[in-house]
Amino acid sequence: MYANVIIDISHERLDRTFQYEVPEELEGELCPGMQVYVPFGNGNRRRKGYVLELTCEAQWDPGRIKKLSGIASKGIAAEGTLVALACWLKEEYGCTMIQALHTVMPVRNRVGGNEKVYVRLTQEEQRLRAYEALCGKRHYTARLRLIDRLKACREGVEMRELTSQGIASSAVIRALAEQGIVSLTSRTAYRRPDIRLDPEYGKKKLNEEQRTAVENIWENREERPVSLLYGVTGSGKTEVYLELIQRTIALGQQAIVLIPEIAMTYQTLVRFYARFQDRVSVMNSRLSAGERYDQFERARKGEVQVMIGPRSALFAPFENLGLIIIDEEHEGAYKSEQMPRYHARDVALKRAQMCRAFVVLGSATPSVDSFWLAKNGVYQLVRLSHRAGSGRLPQVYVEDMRRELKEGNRSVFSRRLREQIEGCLGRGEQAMLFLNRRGYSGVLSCRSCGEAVKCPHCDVALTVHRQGDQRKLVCHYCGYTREAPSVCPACGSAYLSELRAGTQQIEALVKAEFPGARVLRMDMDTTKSKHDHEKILSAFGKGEADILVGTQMIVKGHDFKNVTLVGVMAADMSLYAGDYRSSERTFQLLTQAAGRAGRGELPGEVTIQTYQPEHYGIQTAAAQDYESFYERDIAYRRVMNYPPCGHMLAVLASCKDEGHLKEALEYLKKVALRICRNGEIQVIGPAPSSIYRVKDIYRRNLFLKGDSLDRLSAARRKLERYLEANPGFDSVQIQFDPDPMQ
DNA sequence: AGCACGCCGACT
DNA sequence: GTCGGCGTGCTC
Repeated sequence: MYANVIIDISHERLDRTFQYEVPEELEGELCPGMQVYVPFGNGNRRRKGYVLELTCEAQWDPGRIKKLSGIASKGIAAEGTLVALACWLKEEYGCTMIQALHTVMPVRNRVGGNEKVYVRLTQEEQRLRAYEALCGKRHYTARLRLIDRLKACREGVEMRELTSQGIASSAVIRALAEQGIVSLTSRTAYRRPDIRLDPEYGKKKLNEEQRTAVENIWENREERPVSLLYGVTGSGKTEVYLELIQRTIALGQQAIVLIPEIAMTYQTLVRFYARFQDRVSVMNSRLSAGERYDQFERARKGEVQVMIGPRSALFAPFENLGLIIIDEEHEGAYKSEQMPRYHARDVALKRAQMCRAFVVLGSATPSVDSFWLAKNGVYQLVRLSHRAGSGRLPQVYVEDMRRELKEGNRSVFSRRLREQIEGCLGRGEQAMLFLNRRGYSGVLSCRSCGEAVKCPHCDVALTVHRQGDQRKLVCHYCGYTREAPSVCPACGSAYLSELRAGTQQIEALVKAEFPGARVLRMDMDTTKSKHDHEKILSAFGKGEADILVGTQMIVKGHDFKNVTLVGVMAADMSLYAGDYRSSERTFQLLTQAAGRAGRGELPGEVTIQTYQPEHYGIQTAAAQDYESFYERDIAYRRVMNYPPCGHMLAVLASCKDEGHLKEALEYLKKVALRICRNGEIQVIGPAPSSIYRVKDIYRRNLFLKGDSLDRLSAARRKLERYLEANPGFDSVQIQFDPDPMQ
């Protein structure tokens, strides 16, 4: 009997299994997922490893296979589950085992991996010069190189940078550290937020609707392990979560709560702390790797019962996991953009299935995918349709910017919004102006009829690409290309232009139109360093400005009691993101933005400016009518066979050489067509990726579309095997994404 | 990662 | 000669 063991998780060169003979006395005891000790390397040093699988076949010269020395820790049930989960990730997303293991055990025993180690000079000038002279005499060239590099950067240089640039090997750095010439420090720890507990938070009583929701989910959790909790804004989903967690803990089980971003849900966190005190641990994305490891250790040892955090919290090593909650289930932050490109929702379902836990997905604007599954009976649909508190829904206006243009108003402000801003300023209240640019990358749209120039095959907006001074329109799915027309193909108007308004321009225009107003701007440019985000929001919260102009980051979280007006400058922009989820995102953003107005005692107003007031995404958002939105959007996806009605697999390719990339993908398309000969899978593209060049690396995609997920996965596996067997694709990096959100 | 091995300039 | 830094390659 042999065990395939992966050694620690420390270096890319060791990112594969090594085979060891299992001593007879351990044969009954050993199982996958356990931590073991093995002799490793020339010196047969004793190292820790994980058993991935047990087999009877030797995959290596049996004479050279060493004997496993023993079990390091019997481990806990969770470890086996997590390794099994890693195997599933590898199969499901087509990543390497090591990528999968890194994902499920993100912080295990790492010294120099993700945790950045900084090298810094410790000696002062004089002693350093003496040492340099010594090095010079003895021709210690690597040491001199290192000292030279560090002199240029007194705050320290990252270890990995030094080794990868060939300045000095890790052995040299260690030698200098031993002599006290340099010091090695890992990134400094971040303080845990000091949260004052308000006992009032823990004592809220459930209302009738919330109690029914809790009972429904709890009573049916065996037969219906996945519930979609669809609760309108302010309906008190958190109370339902708290109660379900309470019951889970009472059974001696543990719970994981996923939240999209810590900053966004600070208020929710406080309530969890208040209710569960030291039984809860929070994974902050800013925790250092070491601290994160500590949090996981606490879970492993059973010191905490509730783990709250972003998608990585999903892998908390709980032994007896009973419940996984995904709050704001529709948020894009749950999708990993690195290999494996998993969606936390899917992995949560898998983990829950493995340890017979139940799952609650919560949202006021569920993703179309989840709502579809709920409507089809795969998930249990649980509704909270009433606001728990006193807040009223704001009055929403949709302003037709085509009419404004026709009637002579060429400004970016509609007449209504201008009046509203003036009124708001006059009353000493605050306004937020929201410019919605997410995923937006240059689309030709008509200011007369509001239509964007679309792809005739995919029904998504075409994106403007510039080649020299020529403008071309390209579809990001199928690669369809056409000349930029000079008049609108839909109505013949010449008012065809690229929507190109940035937050700076809006800020300048606001200042010009309303000279008395104090304006704050929040976007990528003004939030470069860590605390800028909070600084701007808290300044606005304290009333240090009258108008906050910003991108989608201003619409998330944070209640501003004095904000009574929200203006959406050009709601169309996110409709034109050029992918099949753009309506969904627009609806979610508009609903959230509208929710910012009138959070306090004062009534709120929302004005949505658009060139397409008849678009269902805008109409339904203005009416705060999720279900109508869903019906329209699912109809579109059904016709186009987009997910969730059909399935889609993206083949993401990147390469430094644009020409080579193009050729390789054309060839790969032929390979894919051969693999998918049965006609049940469509091959679309290749097309440039929506961000088609990053740091001089070009990116193109191919899409496989089909009704059966199994067939798509089979096709993916065949493609993987083909790529492995044909090293000609070496210079092109290929990733797979079964859930392309873009 | 960490160890051995071999290369190469420097010093006894 | 041989000592020791430094780069390379391998680890079941």
